[in-house]
Amino acid sequence: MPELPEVETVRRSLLPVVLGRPISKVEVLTERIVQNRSIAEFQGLLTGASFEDLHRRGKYLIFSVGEWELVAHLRMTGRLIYYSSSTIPRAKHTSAVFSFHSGDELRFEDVRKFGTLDLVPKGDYASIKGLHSLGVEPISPEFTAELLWELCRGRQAKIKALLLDQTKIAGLGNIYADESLFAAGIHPERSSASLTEAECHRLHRAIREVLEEAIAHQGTTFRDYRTGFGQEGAFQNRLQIYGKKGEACPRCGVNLAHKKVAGRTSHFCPACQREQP
DNA sequence: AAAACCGCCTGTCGGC
DNA sequence: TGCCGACAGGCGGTTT
Repeated sequence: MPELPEVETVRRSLLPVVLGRPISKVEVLTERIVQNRSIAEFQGLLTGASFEDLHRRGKYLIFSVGEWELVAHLRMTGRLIYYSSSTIPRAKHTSAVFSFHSGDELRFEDVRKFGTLDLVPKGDYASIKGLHSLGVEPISPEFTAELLWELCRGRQAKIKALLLDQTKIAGLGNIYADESLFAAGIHPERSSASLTEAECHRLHRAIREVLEEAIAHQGTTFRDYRTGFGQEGAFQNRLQIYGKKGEACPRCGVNLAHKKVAGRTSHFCPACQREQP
């Protein structure tokens, strides 16, 4: 599923092909994708305009369009893919299509239709609760080991739940939360408050290293995720534990375990990640 | 305040 | 073979 590395990969792949191109037509095939605005208004404000820049915040993609911003979230199965020609057949679950004058297109495809598009005045995220309340960017200088320590202090929530809480740290999902906890040797059910300062330092470093390496390999394609060019990522080949229940731990050889933690299937090594340290 | 649960959707998979 | 429930997991909303 698209988490920070996947969304960042989509951003980087789309940057060279969608900026500064006048939009000739906006089609919305799945109406529920457009939030807080009528389809007609959405189309009217974007038609004739151009995307001037493309940013990412957490798992959100933010296209600059004049005095407006188009905010996209892929949720579970969304894809934003650039097609060099409108004659390329559309995928079955195409939700929206932005056509450029030159005949190429940016398409939002989404099997499960959870993805969203918001058009808001630049910087006005009050209507997008998730974006408005987003926590620190984990690959920014503001995310320090000390900040992670502060986030954990006094919180009884399981560390896995805290890592998935977008209002604390922006962009981690199930895959990278599990991979980071494994890299740091921390059990997902440990209470956040029980982490030592040294463990927070290890976890901080693990989060940054896992995310950076995943970005370097264009993200993880399990099923649905594709880059902005429709290609699969490669980080699935470098995952240490995610989706590997019953296989041997790459570090110690013990069979990997899995169980529901904070409502999500969680993978961990019962030997390398002790519940009681 | 925080955690647990549900709804939103569709495709896939395992069991019978 | 086909049917059926469980499951996948991000997020908003509601309940506990």
